[in-house]
Amino acid sequence: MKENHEQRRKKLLHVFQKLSLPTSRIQLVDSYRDAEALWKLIFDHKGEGLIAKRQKSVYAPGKNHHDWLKIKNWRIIHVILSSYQPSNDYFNAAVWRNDSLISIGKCKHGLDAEARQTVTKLFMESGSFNGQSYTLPPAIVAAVQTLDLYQGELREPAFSGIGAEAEPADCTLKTLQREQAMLPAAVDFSKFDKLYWPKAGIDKSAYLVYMREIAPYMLPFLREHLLTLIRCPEGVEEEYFFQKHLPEYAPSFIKPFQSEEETFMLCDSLESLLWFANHGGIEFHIPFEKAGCMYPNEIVFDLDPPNRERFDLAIKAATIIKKYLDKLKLSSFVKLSGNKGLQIHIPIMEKSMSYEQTALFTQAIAQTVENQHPAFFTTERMKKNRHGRLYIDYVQHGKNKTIIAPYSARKTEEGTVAVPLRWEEVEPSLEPQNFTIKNVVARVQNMGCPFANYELVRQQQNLKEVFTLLGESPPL
DNA sequence: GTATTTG
DNA sequence: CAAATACAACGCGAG
DNA sequence: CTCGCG
Repeated sequence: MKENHEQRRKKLLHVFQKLSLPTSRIQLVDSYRDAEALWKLIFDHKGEGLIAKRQKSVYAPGKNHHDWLKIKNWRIIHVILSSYQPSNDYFNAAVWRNDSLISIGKCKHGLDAEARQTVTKLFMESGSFNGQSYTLPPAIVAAVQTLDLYQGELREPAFSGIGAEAEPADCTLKTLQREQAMLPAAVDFSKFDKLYWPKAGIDKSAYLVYMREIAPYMLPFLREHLLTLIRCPEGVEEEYFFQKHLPEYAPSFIKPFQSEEETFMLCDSLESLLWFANHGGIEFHIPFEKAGCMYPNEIVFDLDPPNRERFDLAIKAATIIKKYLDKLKLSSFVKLSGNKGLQIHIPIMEKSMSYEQTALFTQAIAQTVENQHPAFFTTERMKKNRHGRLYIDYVQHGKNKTIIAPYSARKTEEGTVAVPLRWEEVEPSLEPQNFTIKNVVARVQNMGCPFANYELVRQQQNLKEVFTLLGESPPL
C-alpha cells in the first residue's frame, strides 16, 4: 500500500500534533503487499529483513503471539569449526587467511540434539585440551547463517548445517567475503582468482564484491540508459575492447533496447550489473539522454588536466565553474572521473533543452573560463596546442557521446573509481588515486551518496536564467 | 569471456 | 583441434 | 584516399 503512505503519515502527524506529543521521533515505515517485490528490494540493498503482520494485528508492547513475524535476510557462509568450549557451549568459527586460520566468531545455536552430540563428542575425544577448550585441526566445515560480518565478528550466527558441503581448504577469507556479499544466484560466476588489477592486487572476486555492494548507488544512473562497456576479460593491463550491442548469448535478464537497425543493451538490475562484471566489464559508460530520447538529461563539464600531477588545474577550473553555476542559480554535482580529472554534472529537467542549446551553454561557460585564465585552461582540441593547460572538453557533450557512470571502476592500475564528491571535498588535498575499489564502498556507506538528491534537483532545477543567458527558449 | 571463423 | 578474430565510433595524423 | 591509433 505504498500509495497511501504519505496520507497516512500526515494523518498520524496531525493526531500527534493535536495531542501536543513530540513528532520528531515518529517514523512511519513503508508497507508493501507484494512480498516478492519487497524481498527483491531487500536482497538488492542487502537489507536486514522484513516484518510481516496480519492486516488487522496492532502493536502492543511485550505482546507474545504470532501475528507479527520477523523475516531476516540471512546469508549462509561456510566456516571451519576449530575449537569447542564446554563452559559456554560455543564453537569457534574460523577461515583461512593466506596460510593461517583466523577466528571470525563463535557459534552455539541451530544444531539439533543429535548433531550437537556428535560434534561435541568428536572435539572432546579427539581434540587437544588447553584447560578451556578443545581444539581440532581444520577438518569440520559448518554452514552458518548470519546477518553480517561486522568488525571481524559474525552477527547473530547460528548453524544451518554441518558436514560435507565444502572442503576445509575452501573456507577462505576471500570466499567468506563473497558469501557475505550475497552475489545474485541467477549469474554463473567464474574465475574468481583472476587478477583484474594486478598492480593494486585486486582480483575478480574483490571486484564482484565491490559491484554487488555499490549496485544500489550505481544502478539509478545506469537504468534507462544505453550501456557502452569497456571489457577487460584478462585484467586491465591486457587487451580491452568496447561493447554496446547485446551479445547473442546474453541471458534473458539483460534487457535489450531495439532501435531501427541495431540491438543495444541496458543495465537495470543487480543481475545485469554482475553479469557484465563477470564478463570483464570494467568501465560502464552512458550517454547524456535516456534510451530513445532526443534530449539530454544533464549537462556535464569534463575537466581534463594534461596529467595526474596537474590535478590542481582541475580543482581550480571546477571551483571557477561552480561559481558561475551558483550565479545562474544552477545546482551542480561534482565527481572524480577516476582517471585524471573532474566532471561537473548539472541535471536538467526532462526535455527542457536540446543538444544544440546545451552545447551553446557549455561552450559559453568554457570560453568564459578560458578567456579569464588563458594560461591555465584551453578549449583547444589538438593535444599539441594545449601546452600543458587543462582541456575543458565541451565537444564531448553531445548526442552519441558517453561519459563514465558514477561509481564505475576505471581501467587504471590503482583500480580508481569515478566517485561522486561533495563540493566541500574539492580542495587542494583531494587526490583521485585515494578513491578505489578498496575503499569507496565504506565511504558511501559512511557518508551517504553525494549524488543522492540528483533526481530531486533535476525536477526542481529552474533553467530560466540559462535561457536568458542563451537568448533562447525551451524546445518544448 | 564467448562464439565463430580460420588454418 | 588450436589459433585467430570480433566484440564502438569518431577524428586526427601518417603514409 | 585509407589505415591505424587513441
